[in-house]
Parts: sequence; C-alpha cells; structure tokens
Amino acid sequence: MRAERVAERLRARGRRMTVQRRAVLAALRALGCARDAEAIHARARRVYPHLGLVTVYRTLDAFVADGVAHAVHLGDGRVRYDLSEDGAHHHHVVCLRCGRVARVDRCHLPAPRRLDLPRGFTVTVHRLELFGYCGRCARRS
Amino acid sequence: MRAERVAERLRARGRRMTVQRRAVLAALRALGCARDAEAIHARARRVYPHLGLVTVYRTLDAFVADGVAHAVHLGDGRVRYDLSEDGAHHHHVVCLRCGRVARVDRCHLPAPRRLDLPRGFTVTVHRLELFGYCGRCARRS
DNA sequence: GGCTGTATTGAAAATGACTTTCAGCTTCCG
DNA sequence: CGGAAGCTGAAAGTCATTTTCAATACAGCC
Repeated sequence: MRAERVAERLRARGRRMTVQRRAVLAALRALGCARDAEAIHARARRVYPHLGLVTVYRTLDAFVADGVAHAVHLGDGRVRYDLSEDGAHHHHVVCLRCGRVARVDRCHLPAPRRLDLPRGFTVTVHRLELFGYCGRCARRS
Repeated sequence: MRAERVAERLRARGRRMTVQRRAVLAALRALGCARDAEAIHARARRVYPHLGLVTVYRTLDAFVADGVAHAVHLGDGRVRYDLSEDGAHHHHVVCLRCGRVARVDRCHLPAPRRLDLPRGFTVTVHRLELFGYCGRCARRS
C-alpha cells in the first residue's frame, strides 16, 4: 500500500498523515514479515531519528484500526505487525530454535461452516500460527 | 488426569507434588476451558486459601513443561491454561463481544506435509484460534 | 519413623511491553 | 492564512508475569 493510499485511509477516519507515520510505514514495508514495535522503531529511526517509541505504538494502533496493518500474536508476549496487502490473508511459521518467522501464503483452513463449532457460534476471523524448525536449524539439531 | 498420575509425571522430572499444586490441579479441572492465572488462583484458594499467585504461575509453568497442562494464547496479553487430556488436541472459539471461550474439538488442519511451507521448514505444532460471536451475542448485535 | 539435600513457597521488589498524561507542536478543513 | 482537533515525545503509570531471598516442606535414604 502506497503512502498516499494510506494517508487517504487515515483521513477517512479523521486521522492525519505525519512524517512519523510515513517513517513507520516505510519501516513496515522494509522489514516485511511480522516484526515487533521495537524493531519497527529502530528501522523507522533511520528515516526519522527523533521518532519516539510511544509514537510507534500509537501509529501501529492507528494502522491496525484502519486496516493498514494487522497484528500478529506469536504467544511470546509481544505483538508483531504486518503491512496489509490487498486481499492476501496469510499465516506464519516460527522456528522454535532461532525464532525466524516466515510467511505461509495459502490459508488451508476449511470454510467456517465446515468446522463443527459449539452450538450458536459464528466465526468471522481466525488466527493460525505454525511452529517447527527452519531448514538451517533442523540440520543442526 | 488424576492427581497421582500428575504427581508421577512431576517426580519423573525431579519435581515434587505439593498441597499447592494439588489445589491448582483441582482448579484447572473445575474451571475447564482456557482460564487465566488469576481465575485459577481465585478458584484454587477455595481449597487452599493461603495460596500465593506467584505459586500459581510457577505451578502452571511446571505443568506446561511436564505436559500436564498447556498454554492458550488468545492475544489479549494474558496466558490461559487448559488441562491436557490424553490425546485430545483441540482449539478455541472466542466471542468478540462477551469474551466467552468455547472448545472446538476436532482439529481441521490438513496434515503438515500438505501445507505449502516456505522451503526447508518443518512443522511440529500449530495453534489455531477462532473468533466470532456466540449465539447470545449474535442475536443482540 | 527421623535426616537431609533440594525443590518449593510467599512476600516484596523487579521486569518488560505497553499506555496514559500533559504541554507543546502540526495538520488540514474552511 | 487561522485555528480546532489530531499528534508528538518525555515521563510516569499499568499490568501480567518473573525474580530474589529467606523460610519451609517433600521425598529418597537410612
């Protein structure tokens, strides 16, 4: 998603596009897969060195609320973020040894109506995270 | 899993069974689906009122390490726990409105070899969480 | 049934990932 | 351009969880 497209989305919700937010956007784009606020902060500072970590948190919240990014929860107590790409819902595989995270592009979950859910429940979103070993770590262990 | 079976598992790893751990085990059994440390603490105190929250955290860690319980991550910044039942791997559905959590018993994920993973990756575990609305909340919104 | 080495416990303090507060600054609608 | 409303950074605050530490209690061994 280009900066101007993101700016539009933000404005549509009464938010503003700022230098800081552009820096965070650039960092998200540059880093790629599921990075946490600190990594994003560090990277964004290359573009805008005065950027505060607090601003990164606030920007990421805004991005998620407006559908520009989405949060990834790997269960290690910190939230990671991915830029939303149009239509491409995806998941992640995490190496249990080195922590590397990679994308899994196709979503293999059966349609919600085919899951046998407890009575009454309707499913609108799901999260799937895979854990295992990357090639390099598998060879070593 | 009965208390004595749990005691064996703990001892097999050089750990001990204590009154406190029995209380946590009873609480896990009584509460059922995916409850957090605080809820478990509150419940376990009915049996052993002096029980400290710290002990609950430590006990849950031990249980998870020894396969007596497992952690459930719903992405709200606190970890929940389920007692392990023999063989029954399951997932959860969470109501986005009232927060109710229910079990989804069958696991619908294709076999790992049928997932197209990034090259080199091997998957050993996965986590799947579903989100949507329970019958009561769906009716109201 | 005691002894004893070591795991376990609870209280208090520490940690770490966020969140809030607040005064000053910046966007952007008009 | 003007100014209301959104944003920013620093410092302080939350909150779930972890660590520290001295006292206690399991459990294998006489």
